Amino acid sequence: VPPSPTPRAVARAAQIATIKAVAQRLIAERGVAGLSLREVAREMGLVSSALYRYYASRDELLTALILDAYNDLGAAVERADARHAGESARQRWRVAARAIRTWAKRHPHQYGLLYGTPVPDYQAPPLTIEAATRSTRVLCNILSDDRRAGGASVTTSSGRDVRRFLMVDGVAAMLPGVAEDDYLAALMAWTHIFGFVSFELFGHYVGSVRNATLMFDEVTDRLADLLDLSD
Amino acid sequence: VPPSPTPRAVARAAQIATIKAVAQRLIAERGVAGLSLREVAREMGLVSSALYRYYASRDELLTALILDAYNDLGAAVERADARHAGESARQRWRVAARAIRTWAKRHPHQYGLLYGTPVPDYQAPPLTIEAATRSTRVLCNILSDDRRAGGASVTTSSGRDVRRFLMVDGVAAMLPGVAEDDYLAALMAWTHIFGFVSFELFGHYVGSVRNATLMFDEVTDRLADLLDLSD
DNA sequence: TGTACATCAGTGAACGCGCGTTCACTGATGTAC
DNA sequence: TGTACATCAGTGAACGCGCGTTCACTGATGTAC
Repeated sequence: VPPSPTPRAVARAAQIATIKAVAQRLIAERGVAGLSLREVAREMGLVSSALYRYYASRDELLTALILDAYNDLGAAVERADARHAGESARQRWRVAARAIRTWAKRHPHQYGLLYGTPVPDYQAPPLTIEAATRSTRVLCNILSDDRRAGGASVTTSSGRDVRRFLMVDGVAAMLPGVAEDDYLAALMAWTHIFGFVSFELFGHYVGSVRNATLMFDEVTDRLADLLDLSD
Repeated sequence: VPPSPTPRAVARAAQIATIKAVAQRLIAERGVAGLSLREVAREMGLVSSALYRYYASRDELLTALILDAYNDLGAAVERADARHAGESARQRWRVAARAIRTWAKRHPHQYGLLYGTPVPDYQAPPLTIEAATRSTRVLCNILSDDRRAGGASVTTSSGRDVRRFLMVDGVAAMLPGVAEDDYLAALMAWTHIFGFVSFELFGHYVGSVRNATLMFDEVTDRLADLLDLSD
């Protein structure tokens, strides 16, 4: 028998959810610097000190928000990929990349929280670091699955030793079945996707890009070429 | 005869320089949010209201800092490229890319100011926008020069119409002599360089990259391939 | 070269505001016997 | 099922702080005649 949660526990969970929702809205409206515990409390009709029942400090709340954002993004990408399970690697790649960009455009300030300027003096706890890899892991799986299915075709083996600059052990764990020679291309592909999204969101394509959605698809395809994903 | 600057004008210029230097240091130490006029004044031994002789508001000072940062970066890249004038396009490309990364690593907080999360409600004045293109213009010139010298080799003409998603007129002005088919590769190359630097600076390569300097050179070379730069 | 007036840098006090965090407290909810 | 005690959510006041910006002012520097 699962112990039915006490009313107090239910209320507590609801309060935490509300706190985070209000905090996220504040960040969306005024940026990270605009997040204040007093304001959150005010909007909830509480006295500011009441929030300390839930978070020991502003930083702790911020950490929770960052963690949630990473997980939210990760879940969105996972869901998108799951919807296209069994399709070609190229198709899955397109879909996953789009999911990242779509989430970012829907939650621009949360995206900024994750991939923009780091908050000064803020140190991400290990739990956050793990959540951070969730979206990337989907991209890794797509490449991995394709290599294992397609007979591990090696792309441009430049003959250069990737071990000089990559932590191959860590990368290998994320990319089983992928040849070491492809690690660089993989990292470049992830970098490019997030680089594109950041450039778009932060306004650096103003004046040169007319339709970012179309361009993103085009870019995504070229990255798929680079990764030699099968069609 | 150039009108010799009055002592007052000299003093004024010096004060402005000091204000900016102190402000930059504060940003470097505590992030943008940590920039306060009162603190700047305090460090200069002035009363806070004195600063209003120089900047009408905190925002105006911030704008000046952003403008300076863009120009500082642009000048650094231009100087680096000038030092290698006449060398191969590939070599110039490597040098320019390195100059961008080096500047970013030397001035991480200023880089964040330019390419990180945008300051909420901050609107860049036109002068800033122009300064912002300075570093990119160097990259553009390298490609342009190479195409004009080498007989305009077209890379992968994918047959797709770049006009659907790019503002070709604007891009063309920056890339004389470059075929429209190459515009996408060019934009991808700029994006990648800044994407890499942001990822590195903002901590997203922790755990996968061992030596970012070596990797950056490798990445830069692959981008040069993509652009078909001559050796 | 000397005087009269305008400009400008910097002062000091004040306005009005918001913030994170602590602490002793009340009253309701939960738990153990 | 009822009572006694412990836990917990929320209160209200306070501490100590910093911020951007305005305003009337003094005294030095610059300019015009």
